[in-house]
Amino acid sequence: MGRTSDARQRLIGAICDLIWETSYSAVTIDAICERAEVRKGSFYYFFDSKADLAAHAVAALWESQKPEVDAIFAADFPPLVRLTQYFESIYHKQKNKKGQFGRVLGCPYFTLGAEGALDEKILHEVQKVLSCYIQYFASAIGDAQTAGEIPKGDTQARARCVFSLYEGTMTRARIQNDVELLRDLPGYVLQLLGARATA
Amino acid sequence: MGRTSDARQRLIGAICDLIWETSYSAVTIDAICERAEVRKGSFYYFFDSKADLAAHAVAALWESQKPEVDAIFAADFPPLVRLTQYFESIYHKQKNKKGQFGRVLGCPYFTLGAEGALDEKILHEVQKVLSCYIQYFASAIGDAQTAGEIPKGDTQARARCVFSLYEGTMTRARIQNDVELLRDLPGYVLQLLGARATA
DNA sequence: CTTGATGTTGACTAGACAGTCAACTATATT
DNA sequence: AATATAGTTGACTGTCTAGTCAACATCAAG
Repeated sequence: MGRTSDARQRLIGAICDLIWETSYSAVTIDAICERAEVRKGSFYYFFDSKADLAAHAVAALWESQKPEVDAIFAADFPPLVRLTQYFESIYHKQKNKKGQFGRVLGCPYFTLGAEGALDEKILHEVQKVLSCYIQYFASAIGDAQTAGEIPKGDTQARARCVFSLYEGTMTRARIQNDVELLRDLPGYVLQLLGARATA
Repeated sequence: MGRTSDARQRLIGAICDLIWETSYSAVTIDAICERAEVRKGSFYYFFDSKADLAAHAVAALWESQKPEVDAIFAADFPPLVRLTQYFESIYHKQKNKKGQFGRVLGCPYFTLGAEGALDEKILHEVQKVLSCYIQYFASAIGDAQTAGEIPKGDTQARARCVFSLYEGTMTRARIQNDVELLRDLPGYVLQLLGARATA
């Protein structure tokens, strides 16, 4: 009962875009409201603060992206192909985003997390998402090890290592504003895992 | 002739610390002045803006760190030992900094560069420093290839890859506030380069 | 010891910003 | 159709922030 609205979703979308384009601390509540076409009173009707909105936005963004990632990592492809496909999909998504925003944006969670002195709730949400990614990587790496496609070893440690390489490259692409840096990623990852060269 | 002062250096030191602790956009000119114990009038006597100071600060910080890095990479040690020593020195430096600041700070250049919508001068200085690091890595990797300690291949590409892994791990250490993530770095890098296990 | 160059200060303006609130509006439910 | 509920609005407060400036302080060099 009562009035309905999608202002809440618009605010979440707005802060996602704005943080991605610049950084968390560079974004003001006024700017979020302007982008979302929502008056400030409504902002405070839905959220307590910028930090509160940001924490919800991180969770919502991940919820919206999860199905895609699930599809790639749950597919009936060989494990190393899953990894390769994931990194190729990332390349294409970043290329698209560059077309939209004019800049390479990189990984929103990682870039946000790298900002110091964040609110605890935001940091917690970010860490949750990042550890999810590591688990996806670990599942593929574990399968590849079982299948004998790569040497055995500490699966979790390997996954963390691949994740660092991945995020480091993404962030470099953002800093250099050059999406082509991501093209080398599949090959590097296979090399890091000790896989033989594949097509 | 005229009055002398180290206010300029104090301002540079202050912005370095503050950006490292939080982020570029979270730092205000007032906060910089307070930390440096300099009045705002003096700030604008030396610098045009926060961006101007930040660009000078990046250059100054690198100038102060360069001798240490030179010492490690110019040493008469075998190339892979140079790399290992570098990453070990990073671990100890970050551990020290955590003692001072209470948090893992990561790589100031990379974290700063990852912030979007930066002033062009800052971005340029950051990119300059980052490419310096890649060159240090490339020199060691090239020597190791020549010495037959690792497989041959595109030296620059390998250096960029090691650099991504390095910065990804550093940033993860910052996000997780856990300096121990850096301990695995030497081993991972050797693995990435295809070196045999070393003590 | 004078002088002019270098550096310092605090008070100022104007605008940006976070956060509040009472009054208002639309609508899902009964 | 009535109404309680969910959502909206704009005007408001106080604080923070960037940037300016004229007057002042200090000192190296002649």
